[in-house]
Amino acid sequence: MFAEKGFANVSMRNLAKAVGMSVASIYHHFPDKNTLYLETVQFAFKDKALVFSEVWLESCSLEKKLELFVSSLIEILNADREFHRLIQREIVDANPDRMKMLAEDVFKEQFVFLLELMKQIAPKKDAHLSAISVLSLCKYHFEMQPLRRFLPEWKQQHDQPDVLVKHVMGLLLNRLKESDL
Amino acid sequence: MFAEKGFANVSMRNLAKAVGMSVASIYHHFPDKNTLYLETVQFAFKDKALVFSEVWLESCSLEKKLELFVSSLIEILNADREFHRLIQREIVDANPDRMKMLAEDVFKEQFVFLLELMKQIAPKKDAHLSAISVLSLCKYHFEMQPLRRFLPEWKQQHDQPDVLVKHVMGLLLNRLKESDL
DNA sequence: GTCTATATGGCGATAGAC
DNA sequence: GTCTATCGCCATATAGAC
Repeated sequence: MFAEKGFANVSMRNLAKAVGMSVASIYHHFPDKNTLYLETVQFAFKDKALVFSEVWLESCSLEKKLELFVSSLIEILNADREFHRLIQREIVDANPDRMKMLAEDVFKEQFVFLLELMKQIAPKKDAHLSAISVLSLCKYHFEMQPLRRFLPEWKQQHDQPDVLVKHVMGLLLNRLKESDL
Repeated sequence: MFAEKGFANVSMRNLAKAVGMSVASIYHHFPDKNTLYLETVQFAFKDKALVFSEVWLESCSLEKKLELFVSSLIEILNADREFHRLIQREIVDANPDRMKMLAEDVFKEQFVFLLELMKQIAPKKDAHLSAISVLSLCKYHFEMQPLRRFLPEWKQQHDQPDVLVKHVMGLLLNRLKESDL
């Protein structure tokens, strides 16, 4: 509900109705609405990191490892849109304390692995910028989906994970003018 | 105020105070809060499109034209963060009617030019996906800024428009492993 | 731990005087 | 066009019985 409507648009009454309890009962378990929200966000983030751990352990070429990362990320974003939207809302709100918590407790570990991979694949480029660019190519297509639908030449297949993976990898590994898809 | 706090977190009382009028006076000019917001968004979008018109008229190489577009976009995003945040909020909220209005009344014209350019530069790739990817590479660095600050190897210079332009163009025109920056 | 009832206050919007 | 005053509602949060 927070992912879909945003913090301000979900009332304690809405939540109480959804879980079949009274408002007062919820307040028995959480001191206030803000704490309830933060614990919700942390809970939703917890299990996502696990998926990537396998990727980094694979023994394969650097390019193949990048493709595994890209496809895992796109798969997660595609499978759990609400999770994606929750992150989006957090980033738009940009509360510094919560950003720090997110960066250090949730994303840091995976980001370090990606940084290391980018240093090996593209040693001449700035690793931080490269890593962010890889993330952007995966994430932005989903983010823009509600708007893209109304833009020219949109096709439904653009939202298929495998099509997107091929497109992103083509961009990263070839010159723009050479790669197909 | 809408860009910073979001629609729900700006009250008519806040607005009235900010413009030095009473709430009732505002209601003399706008029928309701929602209409006031929509007119605000449209007003903020109006003058941005002009910047790009010049880019498409330039007579230069395709690559140079792409670079002009990329640098213009990054310049706009960098110069007017509130504008960027307003778009972000609109996309997260994803109200279908407003998305349609945004896509068709505000972004369509520029997007068609970008599509045409991508078809010429990368005829073998899907133009829609390519265009979205170009936008993503520009926009996402700004979008992630509040989070990136707390991620490893972040440097202040990553937020400089010229550094970002070079990075994005390097990625687009070269293979990842070959390009520097 | 759960409930009903309620305190307290901000919200969008309006009435009606000037 | 602007104001003060106010309506009616819904919000977060609490009191206190069971």
